[in-house]
Amino acid sequence: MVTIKDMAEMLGISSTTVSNVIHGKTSEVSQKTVEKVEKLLEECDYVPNNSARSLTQNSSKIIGVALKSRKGKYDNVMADPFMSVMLGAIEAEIRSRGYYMMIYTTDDISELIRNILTWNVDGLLLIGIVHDDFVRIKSRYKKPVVLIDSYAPRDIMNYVNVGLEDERGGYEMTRHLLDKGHRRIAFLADNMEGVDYIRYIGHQKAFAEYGIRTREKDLLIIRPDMIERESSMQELYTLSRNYTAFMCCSDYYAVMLMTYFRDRGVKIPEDLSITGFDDVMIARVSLPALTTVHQNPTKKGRLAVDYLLRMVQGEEPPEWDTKLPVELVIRDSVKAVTPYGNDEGVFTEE
Amino acid sequence: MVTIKDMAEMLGISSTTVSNVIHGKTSEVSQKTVEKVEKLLEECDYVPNNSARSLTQNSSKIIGVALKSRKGKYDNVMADPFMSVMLGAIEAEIRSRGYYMMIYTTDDISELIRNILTWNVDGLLLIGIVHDDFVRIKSRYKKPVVLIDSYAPRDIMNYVNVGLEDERGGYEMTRHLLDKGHRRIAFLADNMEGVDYIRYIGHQKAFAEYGIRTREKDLLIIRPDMIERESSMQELYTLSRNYTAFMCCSDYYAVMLMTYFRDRGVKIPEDLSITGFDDVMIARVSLPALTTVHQNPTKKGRLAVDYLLRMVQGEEPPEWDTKLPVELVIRDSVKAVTPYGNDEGVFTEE
DNA sequence: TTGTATGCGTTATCAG
DNA sequence: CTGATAACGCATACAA
Repeated sequence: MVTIKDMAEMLGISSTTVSNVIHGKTSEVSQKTVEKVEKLLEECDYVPNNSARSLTQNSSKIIGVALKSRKGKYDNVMADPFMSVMLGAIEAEIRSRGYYMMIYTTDDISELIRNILTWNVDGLLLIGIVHDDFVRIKSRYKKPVVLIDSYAPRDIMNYVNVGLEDERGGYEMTRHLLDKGHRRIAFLADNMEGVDYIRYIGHQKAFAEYGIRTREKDLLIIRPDMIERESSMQELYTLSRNYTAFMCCSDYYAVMLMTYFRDRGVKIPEDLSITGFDDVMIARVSLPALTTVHQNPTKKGRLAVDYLLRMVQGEEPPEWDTKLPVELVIRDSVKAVTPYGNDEGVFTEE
Repeated sequence: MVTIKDMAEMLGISSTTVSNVIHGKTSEVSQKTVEKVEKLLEECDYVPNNSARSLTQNSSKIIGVALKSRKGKYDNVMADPFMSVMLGAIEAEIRSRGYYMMIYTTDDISELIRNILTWNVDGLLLIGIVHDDFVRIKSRYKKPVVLIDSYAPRDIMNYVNVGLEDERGGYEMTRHLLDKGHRRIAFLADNMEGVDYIRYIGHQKAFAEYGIRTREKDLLIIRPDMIERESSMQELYTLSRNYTAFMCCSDYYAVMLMTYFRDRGVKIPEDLSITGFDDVMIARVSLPALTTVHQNPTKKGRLAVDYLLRMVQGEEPPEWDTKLPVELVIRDSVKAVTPYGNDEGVFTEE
């Protein structure tokens, strides 16, 4: 690897001059020298050493991208089709703006913090991180941070987030099911924090508009590993008899359930309606095609990077709380039913 | 950020001693000093500056992972379900072994080379790179490289590759179709290089065993963007009348075609059998579930990283040419048909 | 057992 | 317009 010093020696000039030419500070250098240096630069295929640059400039040009790895979901976090599309968009955007992407997936926040600090990362993108972890990170890392899909009380700590109209998504889907006559709807979520929780709020709101109270036991939490465990699926299968519709917080769950149920003779949507969320590829190719809530992961990723890089370059964040639009996509996994349940007093049994 | 020097000053000792303690060269330091330093290390949450380390040690602890971005496929390369699962495994393995992962997806090999060199990456993982590009990279980058899914003449340049029994995969699937009575089989590939080509070799071999010559026009190249273009799909649809089976080089293509055809009234597998390759999630959840060739992306990724890191640490590569096993997975997308075509002379028409 | 000095490649300051 | 020189944070050879 040829260095600036090497080249300076070759040309019999000082390294400062070479450096100046490299940085286009051509006003301070004579035309003749500029040409000489540029020619050599070409010949040597000079590539700067970024470690050295980072050291002097206290800026690494690295953007850290951290994913909380929820164990058990798919083979790994990246395998989530929604995540992988978004990550691809993030990578492309980071690279096209002249930065480098270092990616971490971990449960261990301390390790994450060490990694960020040790590379003196210029900016940080946090995906699916809970508020407590964010606070911990913020206490040690002082450069710009942008969150994707985080929810937290703004009064505790302000932050830049790129998210989704989750509440509206939950609302519209529920509304659709209610309009189609469904009353016994199970809400299937990963957990009761973050996006899933907000979608549930929307769910409740739609029910409220129909004058129905949602019941706690209709909220079914699916831990990711349950999908792979026969006994858990069996249990959901048994539960499904109490419902006319399963409303899932991701296409992935919806499709996995659909496949499992179908293999056991349940006809979708004749016997049970199922809906998804995200509108990734599997939603379109499954049979029946999934009624779901569309969002745009590419846009989400790009926007988050855009905000982050603006902040890295010293601008104010263009927006603190972005909520990208959702759109209800009606396909074939929901059947119209004659409303019942409410009239029979099912919802007031306790 | 507290530095070694800072801490040395606080303790009134030299930075060498602090450095020694950090690196566990405790034999050269008195017990008392060790304790003093370790205590301070804790208190200050000392994190080393990796740029500085890279500079002195000429080793960055970064592993570069490069994907050739074939434009138009999915939203981006990472969105390929096979790729994303493998990438997740790669990331986990790199991190768990104490290295950092920097990821690049690009078409531009020059840019890739610059990125690798500028960070002085310790090792490089190349995924789906053609031989010419590999040669170019090798000519500039002298540290260990491991390829995934590459094929090239070994006599030109030796290299470490982690691949798949592609030929056997192509062979077994074709054999299966032939056994089921299919004779008019279209082979759908992305391109005619790399893994797809080798799978085609296996395809031809199976045909040869049946005493049938494959015809060039049965080899349909699908450029990734065709999947999204109505006219191309229409064309494939028209072509499909000439065949009883479509054998695809990925589950993705298989499922996309299946969906398109189904929407136009073609019954799968009654009217047309379709097979995939990879056995990713969509193969299991589609309807009919896909008959496909299984491979293990997690293992592939992990193994490649393992080989690479051994080489980085100075060992000989454990193996030069690894071919992970494939397994035919028979599901519901292939129907048995009465063999015809060969007898009718279809294959000798020209 | 501890400290001093030097260099890694780059940029920045400042003097010529 | 050009060139010494110092500094970034760390590791190491060598001296004490």
